[in-house]
Formats: sequence, structure tokens, C-alpha cells
Amino acid sequence: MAPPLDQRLPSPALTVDAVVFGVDDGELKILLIQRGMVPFAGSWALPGGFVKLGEDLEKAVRRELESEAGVRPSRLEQVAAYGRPDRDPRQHVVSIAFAALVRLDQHSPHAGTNTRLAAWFAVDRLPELAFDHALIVRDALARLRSELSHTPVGIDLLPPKFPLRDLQHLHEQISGRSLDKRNFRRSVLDSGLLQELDEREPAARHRSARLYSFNQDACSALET
Amino acid sequence: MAPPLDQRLPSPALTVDAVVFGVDDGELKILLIQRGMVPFAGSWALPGGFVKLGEDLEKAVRRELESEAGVRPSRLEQVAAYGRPDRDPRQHVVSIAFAALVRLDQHSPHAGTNTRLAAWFAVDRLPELAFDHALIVRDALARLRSELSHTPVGIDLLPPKFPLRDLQHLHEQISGRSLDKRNFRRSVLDSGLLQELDEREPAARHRSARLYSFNQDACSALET
DNA sequence: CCAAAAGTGTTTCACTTACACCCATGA
DNA sequence: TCATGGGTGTAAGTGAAACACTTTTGG
Repeated sequence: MAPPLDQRLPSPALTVDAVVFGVDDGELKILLIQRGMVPFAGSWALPGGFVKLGEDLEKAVRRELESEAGVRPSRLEQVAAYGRPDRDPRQHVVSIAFAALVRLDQHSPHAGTNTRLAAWFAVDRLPELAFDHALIVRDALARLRSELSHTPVGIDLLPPKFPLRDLQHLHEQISGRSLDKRNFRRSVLDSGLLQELDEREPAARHRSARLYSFNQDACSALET
Repeated sequence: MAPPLDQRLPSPALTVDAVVFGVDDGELKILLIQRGMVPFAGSWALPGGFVKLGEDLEKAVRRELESEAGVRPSRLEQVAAYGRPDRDPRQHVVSIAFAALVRLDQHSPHAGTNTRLAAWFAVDRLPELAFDHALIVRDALARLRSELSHTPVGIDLLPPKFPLRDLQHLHEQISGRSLDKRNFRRSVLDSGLLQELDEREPAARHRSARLYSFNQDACSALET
């Protein structure tokens, strides 16, 4: 099945990359890092880096996200592995991509805390990306879309209390189509995942919206 | 983002593993290889092996499948990457798992052609598996199940001409539940993916069934 | 003529979609 | 009082699920 480990051939390098989704200003955005060195110096790329020997993949992603952008996502899910030999011009690098959801309200206002220049970009207005990262983003978005119907993605993207309008906008952003207000409310309320709160939004010059929160118990019961 | 390649730390080894599905004797089976060496010498495992530098992941899987079991699958799809540091007792090995579909009628009757002992096992009667391969099989099965609704999996598992009964049995095997004959026929015929042939099964001591084939054009039109 | 599997329609139910107006609030 | 967004119900349509008998064939 495999040669003994101590006499095996050189193998590709292994990295992880993360597509970090967040909602900012009502828009779905992803976190990008500006590269400091060749190849693709100066262009934008997904946060990520090499996996250390003995390190779990998910831990590697969290370590890189923390150090590159000061971000601690609540949930991480694998998207796919990318292994085309020419995807990195230097040498063969296989990357395992993760999708992460973060609540921007929990993180330092906007950009990176630590070493590199980090910024949030609306998913429909991304700059040119290094390597095959545009492909990875496409796949991660597709995955997020398909999860939209099965799992309460809002729980990891919205603040703890939110009006239904924001949840609807989030779903519209992710699915890329506009939804009927009444149908959306019915389906999401009937699902039993939301908790109606006795609070309302700060008053504007119109009727203020009721706030909701996710019902943690009902949501975690879904996972099984 | 990453240290220069020539001064980076030692990184985990990289392998690919394949869950090869086939239909044999009306049952859904997967291909296993008996390991010849430690660890897990003598126990059954998924076919797979190390990825060579510069080699595409899918090519690596095909190479291993060809050499370990003489199998050439028509379609390969990624399942996930498995990276727990303790999944291989020797050292940290990250494996990218693929699911493959093969038509057993196209391959040498049963076991491996080449080097190792290979055999087909019904998915519901698998032996103990090495490493975390039982987990990988579970995930691959889950993926196959979810594809059942979207894609014509039969095209890669059944012979070119088959009675509807066989297709229904296949769907029942994969989904793990029994299906209503009339509803199944209606839905699969309405889908337009099948071509009704002017042939029937060899006669038994009962009415012989009409044969069908997949409409290649309609199927490939789906992929978009 | 009997055993064995092939083949065939209709009804019911749940779910999704489309659709328009009144209400509360602050400026 | 007006502009702005919050909040509400019903009807039609579409797709899934349940359900039983007749037909063909070879032995």
C-alpha cells in the first residue's frame, strides 16, 4: 500500500486556507490578506499557511487566522482539497480549504490585528485573487448556499439579537436571490429555531422591529 | 503568509485513499485491500497511497487503484481530507479521500489483478478497517446518498443495459430504505435520463423485463 | 394452471409560491 | 401628516407518498 515512511519520495507541501465569511453593514463579506512576498506579492489572497507536523488541520487554520487577522471563528468546515501541481508557481503545494463563519461584532472593528494587512470584501466585489483562490471562494460559497437550507447559518454570522429583516437579508445575500418577506418569516418561525424576545430595535423614524435570538437547544439538537 | 519553501518545517505526509463502490450480485459493495505490513498488517483497508511530488491528486488515486487492484473508475469525486495527527500510528499523515464508482462488469471478475489481495465487501457487512477508514467509508456513503437525488449514479455503477428493477435496487441499497415501485418508475422515467430499449432480459420462468440505458446526452447536460 | 416478477393510475397530503394592505413610529 | 419600514393571511400550484390489481411467461 505504501513504502516505509523513512524511504518515501519527496511529497507535496501541505497548507490550509480559509474562506472567512462575515456580515458587515448588511453585506456578506470575506476576509482577505494582502500578500507581502512573491509570488503574487501585493495581491489579495485567502488567509492560510503551512500545516505543522503533528498539528490538526483545524488547529492549523485557527492558528493562522488568529495570527494573520486576529479572527476566532465559531465554526469551521472543510470545503475541499486543492492539489493541482501548478497551482503554486514555486512548487507543488496541496491546500485544504475551510469555510469559517464569524460574527464581526465580536472582532476588532475591521482590519487585521496582527502582522499583515487584512480587509473585508463584499463577495460580489472581490479583487483579483492569488493562486486558485477565486476557485476556492466559489466552492466555499456554493457550500454555504447548500447549507443554508439545512443549517441555521445565521447563528454564527449575526449578533446574538437581531431583527428578522437582518436574517432575511443574510439569506438573500447568500442565496443570491430575493425572498418573499411573509414566506420567509413563516418558514423561519415555523422551524422553531428562533426565540422571540421582548426587545425591539433602537427606535428609528419608523416602527421599530422586534428582536429574535437563536434557540441554542433547538439548533444543537439539529446536528444529530 | 508562509515561510519561504526552502526553510519550512517538516510537514505531514500526504496520501490519497479511495472508497470504490461497485454493484455485485445486486448488492452495493466496496473494494478493500488486505494490508501486508505494519501497522495493521493483515487487516483490511481502503486502497490508496502516497502522493508524489508534482502529481495531481486524482492521478495519484488512479495510479494506486490501477496498481493495487486493477481498477479504472469512470468517475472520482473528493470526499474530504482527514488529518488527525494520531490517525496513523507511525507519524502524521494527512489523507485526501475520494469516492469512485466502477462497473464491475468491466473489470476482472473479482479480486485484484496486480500485487495485493483485494476483495469486494457488501457495505453493510464490512470487516474491521485499518486507520480511520471506517469513518471515511461512512462519509463517502453519506456523500453518495446525497448525490443520489441530484445525479444519475447508476450510469457509473450499472452495465450499459439494465432493467428498471436493478436501478431501483441500487437506489434502495444506497439510500438504505425501500422504495415504491410505481413512484420510482415514474420519477426516473419522467426525468428523461433513461432510454427505453427494444430489448428484454433473457427469459426466466416469468415475464421478462424491458431493458433501459442511460441517455448520455441528457446526463452530461445535467453537469452544467 | 400456478408461481414469480413485470407493469400500470389515482388520490391525498404537505410544502412552496405568489400576492397587497394596514400599522406603528419619529420627524 | 407623511415617509419609512414592520408586520400579517390566504389561495393556487407543485411535487412526494400511499396504495392493489392485472399481465406475461416458463415450468
